Amino acid sequence: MVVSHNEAEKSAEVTSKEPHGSVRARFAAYFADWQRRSLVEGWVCPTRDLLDSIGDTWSTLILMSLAAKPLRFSAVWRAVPDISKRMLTQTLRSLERDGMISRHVFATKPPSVEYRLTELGDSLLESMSALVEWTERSHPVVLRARMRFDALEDAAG
Amino acid sequence: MVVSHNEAEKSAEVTSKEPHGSVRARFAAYFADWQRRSLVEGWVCPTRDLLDSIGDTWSTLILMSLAAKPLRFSAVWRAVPDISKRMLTQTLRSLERDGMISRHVFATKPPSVEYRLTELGDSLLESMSALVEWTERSHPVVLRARMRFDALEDAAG
DNA sequence: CAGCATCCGTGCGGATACTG
DNA sequence: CAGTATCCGCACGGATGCTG
Repeated sequence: MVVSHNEAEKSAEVTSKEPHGSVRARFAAYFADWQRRSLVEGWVCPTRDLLDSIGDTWSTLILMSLAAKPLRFSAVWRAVPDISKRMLTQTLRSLERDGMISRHVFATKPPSVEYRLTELGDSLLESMSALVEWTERSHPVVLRARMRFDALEDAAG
Repeated sequence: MVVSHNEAEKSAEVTSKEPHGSVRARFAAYFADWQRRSLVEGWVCPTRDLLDSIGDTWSTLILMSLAAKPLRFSAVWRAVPDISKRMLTQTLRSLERDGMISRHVFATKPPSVEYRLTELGDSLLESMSALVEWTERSHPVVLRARMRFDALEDAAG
């Protein structure tokens, strides 16, 4: 936290220099667009909708487990530590419903079911890679930021 | 859902051709790495940790609202539709703690507080842009997939 | 093997009222 | 203006037991 005794107006000048423009400008435009679209009745934000769906605890982990090759139910279960069978079933269904994975039933005895990434699921992983790399790079930075924040908070009482 | 009456083994051949390799291969490697690291006691997955933090209902929206320029508390409130003051305060605190935004208090009467994106927050938006563009592109595809899935489910009973 | 059904605890986030 | 404090519903997800 930064405390200043200058007037609030001071900050306007600082910000007008547009830090390193293009990315912020693009997101600013996107957000303005988002604000307009959100006024339309019945409008569903694509980002919200899809991230609500794949942003749960297990979806991306399951998608990644299928990146190398298709796996059967029990193989996915072994691949993803600590997931319950209930959540595995549920998440696989949700991913299939969204078209991220396909489900192939083989009429063997006992039955075996194979799940594989679709083109859509593959394109999602592709689009996530930049973000995943960012989290790997930034995690130490965030951990330090948290420690500093918590320390200052304790000091303040 | 695809039903086959071939043997399960048939699929192994199909998959060995590695669809369009590099992205899947990279994620397969990343996932294998993730599996190994998850065995270490006390290990925290960076992606899980950071996405848990910024993957909530409001964080990314707030970050985007600050992309154009710093805003004061009430301005953020107006910019983000339907957020409660409670969640705004809470989310701003969380983002500040993680170092995504900085908080600047101006000693005016009544007090005014300004929030602005940090370099880290900016880099997050940057890394998210590919994913956001993907959601915009893919939303129609997913909606169609869902309709087909639900239709087949209804037909099956 | 690949699920489904049921019960249940926890935490996210909304609503409301109050303060320096 | 910029928060805090309290109450509370509800959905996410864990645990367990059962089936074709």
